[in-house]
Amino acid sequence: MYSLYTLMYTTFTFDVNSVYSEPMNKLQSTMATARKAYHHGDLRESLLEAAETMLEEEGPTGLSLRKLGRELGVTPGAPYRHFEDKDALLAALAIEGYRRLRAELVRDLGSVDDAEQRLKLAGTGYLRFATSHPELFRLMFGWMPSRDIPELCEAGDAAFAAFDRILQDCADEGLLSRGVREAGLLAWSAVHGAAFLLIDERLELDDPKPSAECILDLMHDSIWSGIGRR
Amino acid sequence: MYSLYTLMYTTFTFDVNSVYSEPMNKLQSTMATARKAYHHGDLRESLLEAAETMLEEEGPTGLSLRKLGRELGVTPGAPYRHFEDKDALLAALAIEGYRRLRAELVRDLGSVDDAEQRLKLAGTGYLRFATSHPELFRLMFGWMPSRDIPELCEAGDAAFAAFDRILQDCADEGLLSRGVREAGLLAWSAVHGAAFLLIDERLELDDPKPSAECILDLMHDSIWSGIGRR
DNA sequence: TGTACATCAGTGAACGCGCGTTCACTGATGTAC
DNA sequence: TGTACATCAGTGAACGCGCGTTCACTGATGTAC
Repeated sequence: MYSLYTLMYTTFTFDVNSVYSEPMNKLQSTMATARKAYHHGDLRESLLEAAETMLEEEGPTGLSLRKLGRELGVTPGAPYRHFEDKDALLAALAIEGYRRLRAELVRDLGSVDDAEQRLKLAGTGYLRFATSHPELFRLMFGWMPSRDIPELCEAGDAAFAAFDRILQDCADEGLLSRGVREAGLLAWSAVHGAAFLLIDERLELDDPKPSAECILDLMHDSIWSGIGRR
Repeated sequence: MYSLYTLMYTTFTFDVNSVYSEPMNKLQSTMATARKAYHHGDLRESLLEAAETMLEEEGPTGLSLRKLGRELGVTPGAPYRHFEDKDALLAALAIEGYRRLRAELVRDLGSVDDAEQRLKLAGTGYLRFATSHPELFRLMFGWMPSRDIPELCEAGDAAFAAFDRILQDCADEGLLSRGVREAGLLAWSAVHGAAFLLIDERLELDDPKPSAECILDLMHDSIWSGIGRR
């Protein structure tokens, strides 16, 4: 009997940071306090990861700090060592989101010289981000509870700056038929709007879930006719 | 003393359907049961109105059935006479939203023959709706919990149909340089995206809160260059 | 015009729930000597 | 290399809250005769 418990305990120990279920945990804390890791390791990062998964899977309403704690095998108070409150965690999520949005925007730009192409690739990256993390995208643009956090604003501005930069390049090369601001308004609105329509499944195209590339193949010509000199 | 109570009661009676506060209500139900209207009159409509106000003022998280009941001077169970559950009320809100969005879209179209102008006016109506009911707009496009309600889909489709119709007019008059679908993708995305950026205050224009007309003055030329034959 | 009765739209009390957050505590970790 | 101690990151128990929802009930309304 004892060896069975030992076996169980051993298994559970390896599981403790991934999936956590009520009875297992009780077993752990009563039987094997000595061996269970008291410190989580990198709870902050794990919380953010788990939060993103939870957000994507259950939507904004399904995200709770207690549930995150449970999932990571940690008590309800633990997250408060890393985030002041729930809003702070959401903000951290959004900040990380903006960083990744920016990364996605510029991902394929390195090897391309043609500014028009760069604009198209940036748009594709934007849509790629939105479609692969729809709920995070909605959090960032929309219902983020407290938006006046400096770090959050900076991260957002950085992402938009990357977009602006490309348009400015177009302007510098004399490719635009309008001012940067007017061109930016159209280009950004179009891509942003398409992103939302796409994740809301409101676009009635042949393919019900078209890829980012596919959408930009459909849109770029129109956009460029709207703002480019061709 | 008695006359004071009477005076208070009289005042409160007239307030019962607007603002409701705990102690007042207790006074009512103990003192003046005879005179208080047992039936509300049109609770369903009042709930929807109050819900919309609450949504706009406190955001999606701030909306609760109990709070609505309190506000309307009605017990927590009362709303369930009119809506199966909270989601049903939200759906009703969104449905009504789509109707009004459609109305806003076509508002100024009657007197205008020029199809290009009609498109611009419809876009303006779209933005006007979004900016005057930002949270409702977000509910409709985004975090609506249960979206597979037939009536909801119909209302949505009807609004989009109005938009499509105008584009089809443009096509029929030979004004478009592209297929209706491609043109629609750009036009709708651009307007939709601008609406979101606008209510998120992400547009860096001279005026921090520009009017719908102002935005479309800035955008329409680009859009039309993108899809129109000019 | 008056009455009986079915239906409707409320009441009020209760249920259970999960949540965010706090706090005194304790085990683990890292650092100075 | 070993020890003392400050700091850190957890525990676990508790708090209060407001919420969605249910249910037996009752007062008001409208309708058939």
